[in-house]
Amino acid sequence: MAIERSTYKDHVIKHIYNGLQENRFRAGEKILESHLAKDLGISRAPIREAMADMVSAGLLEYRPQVGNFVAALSAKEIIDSYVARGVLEGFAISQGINNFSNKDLLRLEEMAHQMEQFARQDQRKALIDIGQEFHEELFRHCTNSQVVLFTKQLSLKLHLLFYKHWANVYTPEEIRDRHLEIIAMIRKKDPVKLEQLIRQHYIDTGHKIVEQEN
Amino acid sequence: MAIERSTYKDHVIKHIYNGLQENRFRAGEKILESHLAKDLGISRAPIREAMADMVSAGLLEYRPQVGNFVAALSAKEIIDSYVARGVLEGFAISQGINNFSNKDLLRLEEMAHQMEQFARQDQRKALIDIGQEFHEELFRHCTNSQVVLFTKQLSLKLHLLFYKHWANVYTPEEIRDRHLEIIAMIRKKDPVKLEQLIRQHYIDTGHKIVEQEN
DNA sequence: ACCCCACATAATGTCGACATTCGACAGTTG
DNA sequence: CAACTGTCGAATGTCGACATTATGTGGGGT
Repeated sequence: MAIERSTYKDHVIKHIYNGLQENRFRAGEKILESHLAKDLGISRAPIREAMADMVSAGLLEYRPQVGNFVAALSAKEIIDSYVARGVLEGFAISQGINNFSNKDLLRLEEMAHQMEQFARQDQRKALIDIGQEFHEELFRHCTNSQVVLFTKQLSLKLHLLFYKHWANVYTPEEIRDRHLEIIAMIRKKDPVKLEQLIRQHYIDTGHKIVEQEN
Repeated sequence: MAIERSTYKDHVIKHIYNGLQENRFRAGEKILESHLAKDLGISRAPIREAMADMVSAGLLEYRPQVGNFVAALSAKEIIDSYVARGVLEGFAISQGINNFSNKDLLRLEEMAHQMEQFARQDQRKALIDIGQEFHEELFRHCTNSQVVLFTKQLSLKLHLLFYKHWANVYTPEEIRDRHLEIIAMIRKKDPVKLEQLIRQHYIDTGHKIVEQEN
């Protein structure tokens, strides 16, 4: 199976990421450069670059002179990642708390209700997509490039876990209420409590995910 | 000039990092793979890997099909980075606020006074070293691997700026007092105010650095 | 039976060369 | 004179092969 055009590295990254999502690469497993090279019909050079990228994104782990392995997150690492995300996202959103118009908030509320519907109908992809959209909307007013960067990194990593376990983490009603709670707190214009709330939200989610992993 | 042994990538990274610190590579400048390869007497492969690493660390910027450039941080990006560091470090230290023994704190206070002395005597390297030690000590009780990782990334990047401007940022007394202030707040066991204080500390520093850059 | 060591295998690390693409300059045209 | 276009040099992207190192295996010794 060959690849079409432009820089190969991005294609390789996508290929591996899809593999992770579809569980074709299992946690802890070693990924051979030569296998990917043969599968994709290209040389090892772009594959090495792609894997190096994914190592820095935390999706793979690298042992010198040995190779790359699918990152096997321990329970603590999963929780740590969710906590870190809560810290960053809590700050980001609280900082822009006054930039949300009533129209923005109404739209967010509508999205929360849509998420409930999708969850109820087991439409995983639609739910994940609108969930991402929701968070992007919350982040829209964060202009701190560094915070945005870190958060995106974490998103990429945690997305895989959430994609796998979402159905067993929250009920449709909980999904709706948890998001509505955040919106309500934005309305109250209390940045400190909002930050706490968002942190707690991610702490809870992290623990729930860990329960599912075991 | 040749390199000695073990995986070349790390040597190359160190070489570039030193070059940045000594200002042999100036901001915005393009770094040619072939030049480094010739200078270090090795092939381009390990150099490409090293540069890719430094891109993900934020020290270099990469434009596909064009090359790698020394990251030219805008004023806003500098401030953003300091703010982000304040957020992370504020959280990390506050979380471990109860793990500091009185002995720890006395040691930290001593370090603050040493920093004042070194600053007064223009001993840049000694000051920077003990400053790093101070922060590592504060971080010692943070077990969140993800937060630690992000903070290290930021450290690496901001270190270069601080190394360049430290002398014009704070007076020796200010350096001492700012650090003592943090220790005093740890003593008060007020995590919320401690977090605020640390954030403010980095916000101030960021602004001072930006003033120096222009 | 267990441990140690040497060897074979296979993967990563590195290399030099080729293919492709970007950026600059010169020449042309309106 | 300005703007566009074609050409050329140089740097990056990719390749296949070789060098080096980790891992597993089997034989020999205790």
